[in-house]
Amino acid sequence: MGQPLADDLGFLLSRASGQVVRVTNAALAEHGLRVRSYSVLVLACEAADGLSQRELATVLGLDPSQVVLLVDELAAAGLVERQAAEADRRTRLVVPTPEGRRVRDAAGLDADAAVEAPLGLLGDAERDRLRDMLTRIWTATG
Amino acid sequence: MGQPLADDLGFLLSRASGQVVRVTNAALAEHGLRVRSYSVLVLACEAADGLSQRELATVLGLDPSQVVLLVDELAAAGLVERQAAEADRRTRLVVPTPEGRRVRDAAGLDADAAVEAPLGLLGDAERDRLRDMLTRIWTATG
DNA sequence: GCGTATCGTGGAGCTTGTCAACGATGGAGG
DNA sequence: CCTCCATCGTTGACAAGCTCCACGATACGC
Repeated sequence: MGQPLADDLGFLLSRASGQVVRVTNAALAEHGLRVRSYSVLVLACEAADGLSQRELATVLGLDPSQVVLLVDELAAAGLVERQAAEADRRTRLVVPTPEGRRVRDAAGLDADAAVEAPLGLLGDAERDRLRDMLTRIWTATG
Repeated sequence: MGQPLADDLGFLLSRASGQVVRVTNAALAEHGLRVRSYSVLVLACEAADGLSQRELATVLGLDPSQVVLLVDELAAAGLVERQAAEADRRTRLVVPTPEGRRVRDAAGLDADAAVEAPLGLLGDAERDRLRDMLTRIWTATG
């Protein structure tokens, strides 16, 4: 960070991230979701056989205790359920309800539309490169 | 956000940003700073004639009330001072002390080194492109 | 002058991040 | 089989961050 702040990647990253999170939260509000809970819901819908909360935590980069609260919230809204895993009775698999899948799809459309405001100036090829770089940033530190 | 979460730019952005902020905060801790206060200090050092807190807020993408607390913190540590602006007595210019400049330089070195962990896999050209894209994301929504 | 807008500041309330514990379960080694 | 240790989910506590609203002081347009 020795250079002008406008050139600092860490600063630019968190500022842009905050911007995108803000507009996405606004778009998800009408579905009763926020980015955090939406991410959990999406991951649960992706995995055919459910995901343990530990896996959710590592993929999302969150503390496991946060995942507990998010799953509580989604479960209270009837969007996901906790199922006992057969192999390991410590883990509880998070699986979406049919309603959860519906909400996920509807919310996804609104979120996609909203995110075009900040990302509109980026072309498809640029988005691919951005995705690639952000993924590598994440995997670099594990 | 209609696709797999691993392809969602908003999600990737906030996850990568969180990662970078985490390691940077750890590096800045020994200087008594965090990314937020460090950003304010850097901006104050850049502007030759000082910056109003309102300007700081808009550049940083923060609420003005947050800037108050950050400047309070930096002023208590003797790193910046609030100076009355001659033209407009409502505004208070934030200017760094000599000590503030020293700390800024020292902290900058550590922050630069720390951020290499998550950003190490990115080449110089990639970083330029990343900077450009993140800046455009910010300016798109103003 | 007078109304309106802007700057800094303070406060309330909520969300996030971090960390340390705890019971329950699983697994490895003697 | 039994003991020791790791892991999973959960809870609680606390700090940090964000958002919104309101206020006094100052500036500016009319």
